[in-house]
Parts: sequence; structure tokens; C-alpha cells
Amino acid sequence: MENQYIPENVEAKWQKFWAQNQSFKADTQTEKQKYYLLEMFPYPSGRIHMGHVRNYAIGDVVARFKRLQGFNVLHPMGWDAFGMPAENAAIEHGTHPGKWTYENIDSMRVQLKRIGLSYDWSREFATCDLDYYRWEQLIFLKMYEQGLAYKKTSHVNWCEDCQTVLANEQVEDGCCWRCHNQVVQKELDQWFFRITKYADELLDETWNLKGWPEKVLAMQRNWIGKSYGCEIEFAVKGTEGKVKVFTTRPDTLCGATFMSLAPEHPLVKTLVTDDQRTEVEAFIDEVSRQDKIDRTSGELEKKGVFTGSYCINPLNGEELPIFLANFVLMDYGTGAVMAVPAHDQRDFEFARKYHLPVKVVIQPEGDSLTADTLEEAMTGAGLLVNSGQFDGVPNEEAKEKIASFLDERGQGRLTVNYRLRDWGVSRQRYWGTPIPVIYCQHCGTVPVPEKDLPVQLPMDVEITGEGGSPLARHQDFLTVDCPTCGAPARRESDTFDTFVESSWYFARYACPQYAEAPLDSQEANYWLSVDQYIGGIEHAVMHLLYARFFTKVLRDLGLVDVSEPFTNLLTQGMVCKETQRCDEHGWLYPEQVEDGKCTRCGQSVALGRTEKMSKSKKNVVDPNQLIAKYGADTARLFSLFAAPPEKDLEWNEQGVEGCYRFLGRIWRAVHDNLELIGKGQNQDSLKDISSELRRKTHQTIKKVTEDVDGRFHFNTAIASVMELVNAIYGCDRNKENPAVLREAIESVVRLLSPFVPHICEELWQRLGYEGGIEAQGWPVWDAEALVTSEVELVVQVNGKVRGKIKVAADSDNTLLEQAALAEPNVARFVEGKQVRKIICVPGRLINVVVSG
RNA sequence: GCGAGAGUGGCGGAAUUGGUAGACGCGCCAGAUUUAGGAUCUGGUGUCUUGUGGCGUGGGGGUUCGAGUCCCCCCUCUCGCACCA
Repeated sequence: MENQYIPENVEAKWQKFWAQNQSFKADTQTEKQKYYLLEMFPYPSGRIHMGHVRNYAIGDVVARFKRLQGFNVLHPMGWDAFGMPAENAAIEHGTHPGKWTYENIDSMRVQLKRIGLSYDWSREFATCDLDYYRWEQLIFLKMYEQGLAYKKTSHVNWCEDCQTVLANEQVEDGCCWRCHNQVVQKELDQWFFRITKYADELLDETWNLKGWPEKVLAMQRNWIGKSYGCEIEFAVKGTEGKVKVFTTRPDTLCGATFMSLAPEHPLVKTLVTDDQRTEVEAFIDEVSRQDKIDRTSGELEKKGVFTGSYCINPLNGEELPIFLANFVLMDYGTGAVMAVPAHDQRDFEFARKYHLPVKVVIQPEGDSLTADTLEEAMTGAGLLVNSGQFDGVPNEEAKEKIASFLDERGQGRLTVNYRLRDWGVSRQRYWGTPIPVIYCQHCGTVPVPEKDLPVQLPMDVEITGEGGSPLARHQDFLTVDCPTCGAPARRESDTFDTFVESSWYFARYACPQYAEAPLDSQEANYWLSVDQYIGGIEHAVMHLLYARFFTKVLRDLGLVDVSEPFTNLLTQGMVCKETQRCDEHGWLYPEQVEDGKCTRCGQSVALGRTEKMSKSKKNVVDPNQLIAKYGADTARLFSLFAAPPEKDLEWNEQGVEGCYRFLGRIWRAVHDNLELIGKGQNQDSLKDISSELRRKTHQTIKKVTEDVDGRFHFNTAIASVMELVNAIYGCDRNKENPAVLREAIESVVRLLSPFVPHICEELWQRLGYEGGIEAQGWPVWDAEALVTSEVELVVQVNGKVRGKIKVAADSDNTLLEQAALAEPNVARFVEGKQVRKIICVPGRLINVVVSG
């Protein structure tokens, strides 16, 4: 055996072994319990980055650990393969998006395999495969039948550069999240999924998702934004019209002094008086030129204009002037707000600006506010005043009383409002799933009949990046006969948002080749839910909420039984690295810096802050280079050891070196002892041997098992194996029983195998085993080996450590107290004082409480 | 502003139920080996005093025999949401 650890000599060998033996193929014909482990699948950009390595290394530990524990593990991998980068590449290099994507997949597959991940590659698919997206089209047709997919005209965020619609969450600081171009408003006919129908279920089930991080659940609840309130109708003075408002504060109804409408409100036309028309139209024009993002930015100056009309407060008959205000949004609530300046800060500022009256209707207890002296809105609790029959009622109570009073008179009702909007899924793009719809002049919108599916994405397109989607110009694709009347018709040229593909891929992994339907229900019901899902926190709302929604839709379509896709969710932290900057050359890649100097100009390099690895800051480490230098096992080990999975990981080259050295250390631990432990084959009699090393071995097995199983504390698991390795190096090899030493060394190899599988397989073989390390299963600790006859206890005096004593493990308290007081340094601190009491914590410490 | 999380040596991080703060690793220091360097092995490493002692987990209070951990107040940072009516 070579006495030096050379990763390239072992890694390819074992990757080949796993492939040939189909070691990670999932199987449903088994008595074993199922375990479905999934990491978020990657976009095939062509190169893996350290974020992938970390995500997949974490998942692989869990997959291998569960397999060793005897579970039937499903651990699939595939590609989120539709999307804009493929089209951008086509524009830049003239390569077809399909060709580009499949070539990237081939190259990334090679890179992933080099990491030694335990995937069942037989289940691999890409979402751009016809055999995947055809089923998505069928799901759409079913949703359309159920009224869950519908079309409507809406104002959308539009990116001129990408010539496409962006969801609100795809707009960052008023710019496109992909190309950073300024986003504008545009009116378009769009397909929507009725996610709002599931708003309550999506919200309520967040309380049952015990295996999800609280942070993610909070973000989802926040996103759904359910609020209870009251709808109130205000009659418009002198007309039959009514303005409907939504408010969460019906208790402040009598404090309303004016009304604010969204400038887009449909009633505006009828409300504007001739005197005000010029002013109002100018205002509407001004607001329409601001984009939606600015409208909701919070920095926006509050502006408004009087319409000339008045409405009537249904409770006290007061007349309120109707304003338009730029901060009122048409798509939240009813697009109209009753303004209560005394008790709402925003209304307060607006009222002061336009010199509108302020009327206090809630008095906090022990205070008497007046409208004139108020410096900010009073939003707290109190008793009602100036509210007629409701005076003196605590405001919380008044909310319901006023609402039911209005309800009885047909002027209002208790309602629920959501922030969540329906999901717009139309994208004016080529590289996506075609939406299976046909537009006929006679029959209108006609879904493509099931028998005509799939609507295949044509490959003969020219992608120039100009003039919108290539599909919209592709005559062969567009031209079709109406399936209903046979007249010439036109195909929908929009494709789905790529979040649609990632909303059900986890279910398709259960039956990737199934050719009869989107899902083989038997297989899907066997494997779902995903027992553990692992991915980045950046998907906390969009992807995870859409996937939850789709699961409920699939359930209601009778395709699966489960209601939730992911039982447990782990959101891993980002991979960060220090940035480096040269005055002349800007941000520098790590390899452009030597001894703190820029390699191009020799100037000293300034260290920037530690940030998420990104190409723009050049603080990246290329996994391929890392693996070439140290091997996959070192890359994995560092990713797992440097921080717990959910926290950000700070990249540190010296830390990587340390991990590489540790692997060399275990290599030598086997190599240097191979001859010696050859005499220790018989491990039957180990139970009778009292040995510190044996105790340490079993303590380590226990610790690693508990750290990995459910807790995912891989860093501490690895640390404890390091301790065991230190103990192996530290023991006296002339005295130690060879069988004990063998057990310790074998345990190190077995315990580390989920983390660094290649080196462990190799060492396991060299220890004399054939057929792979998985055959042996996960080691089990011997509880008896953990028992010690003598324990060391800390002795405290008044909570401060003053000495240590060694006593028999089964000593009773009287004996412990005597031994503690007899300890010389303890005795010194106790001397001359009165012992009040002595607290004995078994196995831990003794605390002598003294006074005087 | 609202919501969530975090703050521990020179650094990454341990401490699972309130019970020896700093496991493990990096870095640094010393020794062994080596022609030398590297690699490897061994030991040391919170801090102030160096006396068998004091101080120490962002700051201040509290509960307790005992607090990094529980409670109250404050500071800082990170993430998410935000004219949401």
C-alpha cells in the first residue's frame, strides 16, 4: 500500500465502482422503509460553483447515511433546463438554446460525477425534455378545466430588454433581476394560475410544517398576507354610486375625514367634477408614468388631488371629500381607503399636507388627545369618543360591533383580504414550455385537445434578441386549425414561467419514464412527500410556495394523495469569501494575487469585506480546480466542516489545506497500523477489554450518529472523529490490544464514509473487505463500552470551580460530599465558613454553598 | 416601521435539558526529524497577574447554589417584508 494519500488514484476508481454496481439505484420492491432525499436541481449554466458543491455535499451525507442505516433511499438529480440564459447565449453565440442546454448538461453531469455524489442517475431528466414538459401541458389543461388557469388583462412589469413579463418578486429596485434593465408598466393578456383559491390552505398548513425553518414559514405567511377587516360602502353624494373600502380598523370609522382612491379606480371618471377635471387628469397622467415599483417604494412623496365629489359616512352621515392618492393601489383591497388621519400615520401626513381636518375618535386611557395638538397618528388602543352610540366602547370590541351594525343595515360586512395575488405564468419567451392553447376567431380561446398533445417547441427558430419572442414570428408553429370548428386559427406563442417546471419535478422523479400520465400515482404515493429537501434560502417564497400550491392542485386532480411536498426543509447558507481589490485593476480573482500584491501591476491589494461568492466581485473558487488540486473528498470535507449547514460558510484556503492534511492523517493511521491490526481480526472478546481507546471509539460512534441523524451538525460530527483519530495516534501501540485498535480504525473509516466516500471505500478495501463499505451498514455503539468505573467531578464553592476529584462512578451523595470537602483547595475556600448546602449533579459536579 | 435570526479567543466555530466556556480545525510559538525548506510527529496557545488568584460569551439589570443558555431594557449586524388600508 502506498504510504501517501493521492486522491486521483482512488476517486475515479470508486466512482466507476458505484456506477458499475448501480449502488444508488432506488427500488420499490423492498421491505425497507423509504426515504426521499432531494436537493434543489440546478440550472445547467455549464459550470458548477461552490454553492452547488456545498448543497450537494450536505445532501449526499444524508443520503449515504440513510442508506447505511438500511433505508430505501431515493436520491435523484436532474436539470431545471428552461430559461433565459440559453436564449441569451443563442443571441451572443448563435448556438441554439437546446444545443447549448444539452451540452451544458453533459458537461455539468461530468462535473457532478467527479464529486462522487450518490445519485440514482437512471432517473435523471431535464425539464426541457419533451417527455417532461408534455405532461406539464396536460396538467395545465386539467387546471383550465377546473378554472384554476384563466386569462385576464393586467398591468404587468415589463422588461424591454428581455421583452418579457416579470413577476413582482423578479423586480429588484425597479430593475429586472436578470438583466438589471429598468422595468416599465405594460398592459397585456396573460395566463394566471388561481393560487389565491388555495391561500387559506397554504397559510393554515404553515402551522403544521414542523420540519421547516421558522424563518421560511414566516416569510410565506407574510407573503400570503391574510388580514381580517371590514368592507364598508360609502354612498357618493348626489348619485347612485357607491365607493367600497376595505379597512382593518372599522372602529375608527367616525374619525374618517376624507376618502382616498387609487388613480386607476373605475369610479374616478364619474366622480370628477368639471372644475377639477384638468387637475385630476394631470395627476392621473403623472402617476401613470411612475412605475409600480416606485409607487410602492415607501420613499415616494405622498401626493393627491381632490375630485370635487363627496361621499357619505354610513355611520354618522358626515360628508367626506373624495381624493385620489398616489399611494393607494388598485390591486390591494378595493382600491379605496377611508382616511382616518388621527389614527393612521399615512393619512395624518396627507391631511396635514392638504390641510384636511383631523378628528380624534379613540382616547388612550388616562390621556386626552386633541386634533390640534396631535403630532403624529395615535395607533394604539383606547376607548371610542366622538362616535355616537359607540362612545366609551374599547376599540378592539368596537371593531366587531361597528362591523355587525353596518352588516345589519346592508352597508358593510366582515371580510378577509390577502396580499397574495394570482400567479401570472405567461412569458414572451422561446425557451420554455408552450402554453397549449389555440385562439380561433369563431370559438375564442380553445385549449389544445389532449389527443393533440404535446405542443412541441419548434427547433427551427432564429433567435436574434429583437422583436419579442421568436415563437410569435414562427408561422409554421402559429398556424393551426381550430380543433373545434376547423377554421384557421392561431396558437398561443407564450411559454410558461420556468417556476412551473420546478413546481412538480420532485413528483416526476418517482416515475420519470412513465408514459401514460404526468404521474404514476402508485409510485408517486410511495415516494412522496420528500422526506428531506435541501436548498438555498433564496427560494423561501417563490419556488417553495409554488411547489406547495402545485402539490395541492395535483392532489385535487387525483394524481397524488399528499397535500404537502416537503416534510423537512433545510436551507443552507451561502458560500462567502473575502474580496480583493487593486486600485488599478479593480476586483481580483484569488489567483491574480500573490503575497498580497496584484500579479499584473505589483501594487498592494486591499482586502474587502467577506461576501457571497460571485463573478462580479471575483471572489470565487472554481470547484473543478479545487478538485484537481485536492480531490473531491477534501472539497466535500471542507464544505461540511467549516460551518453548520444552515449558516453561511466562509471560504478559507488554509482551512482546505487542513482538511486535506486530516485525510492524509487517516490514510496513515490505516497504513502505519495495517500489519499490527492484522493480528486483531477477532473482535468477539472485545467486550471484556477495558480500554480508553475502546470507550472513545464507542463515544464517537454515538456522537456522530446523533449529530448526523436529524440534527445535521456535520461540523461537530467530523470534529469528534478527529478526536478519535487523535486518540489513535496518541495510544501506546505496544500495549494496546490489536483488536481494539482495529475497531477504532475501522470506526473512523466507517463513520467518515458518508462525508468522504472515496477515501473511505479505498481504506475499507485495504482493511481487507470486499464489495464496498455500504455492505457493512452503519456502526452501532455498545452502551456497555461507554460505562466507566471512575469519574472525574468538578467541585465548586459558591459556583466557582475550586478543584476536581476522582470517585467511583456509583458513589452515593454522602460519599461525594465527603470527597469534595476533603479536596485540599476546596477545603481552603470552605475553611472558616458555614456550609449551607451541597448540590450534587450526577456525573457532572458538586457545588458547596457556604456563607460567612 | 413590521417580522425572523445572529453577536463567544487572532480566525472558522463547539458547549444538545441551566451544570468545568472556548471541543475540533486554522493561525501562531516551541521541540523532534531533516543538509535546508516542505511534509510529518509531539507539546503549548482567552486575558491580566504570574502566587494555590482576578477578569471573561455585544452593554446594563434580574432570577438561581450555579447563566453563553431563562426573564426585562438597550446597542450593533444580517436577512425578509413594507405607503397593505
